[in-house]
Amino acid sequence: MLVAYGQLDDLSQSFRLFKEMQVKGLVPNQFTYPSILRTCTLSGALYLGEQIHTLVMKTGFHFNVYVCNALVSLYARCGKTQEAYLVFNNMDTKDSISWNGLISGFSQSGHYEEALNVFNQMNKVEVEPSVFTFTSAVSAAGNLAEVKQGKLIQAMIFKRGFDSEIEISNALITMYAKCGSISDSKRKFLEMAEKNDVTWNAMITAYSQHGDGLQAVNHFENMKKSGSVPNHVTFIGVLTACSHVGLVNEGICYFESMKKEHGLVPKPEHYACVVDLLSRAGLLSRARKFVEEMPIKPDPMVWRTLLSSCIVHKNIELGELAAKNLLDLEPEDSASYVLLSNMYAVSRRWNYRDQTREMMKNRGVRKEPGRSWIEVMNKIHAFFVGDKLHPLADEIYEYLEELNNRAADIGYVQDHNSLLNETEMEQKDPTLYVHSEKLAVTFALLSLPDGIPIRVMKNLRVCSDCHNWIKFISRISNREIVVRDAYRFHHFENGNCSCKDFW
DNA sequence: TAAGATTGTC
Repeated sequence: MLVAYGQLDDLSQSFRLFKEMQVKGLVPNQFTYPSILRTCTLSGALYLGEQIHTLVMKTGFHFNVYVCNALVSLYARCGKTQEAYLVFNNMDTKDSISWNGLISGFSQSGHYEEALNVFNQMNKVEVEPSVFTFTSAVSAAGNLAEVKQGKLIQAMIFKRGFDSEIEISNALITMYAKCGSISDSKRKFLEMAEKNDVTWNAMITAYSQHGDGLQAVNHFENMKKSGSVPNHVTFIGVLTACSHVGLVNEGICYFESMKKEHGLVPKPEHYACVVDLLSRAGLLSRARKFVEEMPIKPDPMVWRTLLSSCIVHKNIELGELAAKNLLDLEPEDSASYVLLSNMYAVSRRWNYRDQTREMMKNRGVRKEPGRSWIEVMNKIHAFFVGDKLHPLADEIYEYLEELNNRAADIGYVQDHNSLLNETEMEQKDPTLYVHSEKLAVTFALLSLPDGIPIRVMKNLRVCSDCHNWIKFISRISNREIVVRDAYRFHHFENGNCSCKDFW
């Protein structure tokens, strides 16, 4: 019964039966453990999983490969890398599933580098990677925007004849999109003989992330015609696509169709999408009303989205309300403080801004440093704010100044709002505050031959000044510049950006 | 009778 409920993904019934076993004093065996551990993994019940782990040791099942594989997956997927390796390393015989447990678990818990490390290790030993292995590895490479590694994995996939496996193809569509090459995604999509709901979701999301809302909506309409059934993930893609291109009414219609036409109950993330849709378009009072009337408690994402829009549209009152709720729910998250402080900065309320920074300091919250990187000649070059660590730092800063002058000649004015307050600006050396994406773009222009598009990755969101600056630079240098920030892609060309300044 | 996969809001 336990196994059957587990296979049906009926987690609560699995837990109920396991507890009943305990109460009745029945001893779990080599079939019980893998099943209940899988249930723990799927529901993120790390604490219960750990307790079961001690039971495994006590009853001597820690030599069973099925039990250990289930433990490896549990720890890897809960982001407990050390514990996952500990169980894995203690196993006498490891099969392909043991390796996959690490790779897929690390990939799903956001430890992408770790996932690729294990994948590369696996290729040095005598275990053949399976379709499962490649699916997870491709996904990890995509999330890191590791084009090089992605292409290597793709060659391995092709060599083994796995290239028409639908799950791998789906992962490849996403990987290409995340590496900035939507045309490769499209090619893969078109050549797939068989498509499922995930295939359509991957393509819709790819267009959405690249700011092509119309293509995303087209694909959604085609998905419905094709017979694939839209799910919760589909609507995240469709709603964000509408949001990014300002299709407010269409977005609302799609949101309402979730329940009416597709029998889907919207989740917190869908409410956050609608808040984004309304507030990004400047309809802040409608957004506020929508949040107040939500049938479920607004989650941090809802407030964060609202706060971001309040910064763009300079609505301090609503912004403060959103910030208060956000900081109550997530007092540890540095991004929330940065948003609030930016809001005060754009409205030039330096005192409040400084109070926010002070609050951060008192609570021991530190901002994640901004970092941009770019690949040139098989090497990754990374930059922090104002750093002069690069071997070519002098040339980069010299060329940056030239670019700034040329940009200023055609109308670029630097916007200091997100950087410093007035007093600080007078005192400090402004070159200390050059954002990392400016350094990366400047370096790329110095190093890459004409005609090659520049692809910069950034761990945080690009700020409005850098966004504006890159538009000017794309015009001056006559280059295509693609910036992948933490949330989406910006394609800059001839002074314009694909996001239409709407991000 | 047991273990591993793809798509996701700022």
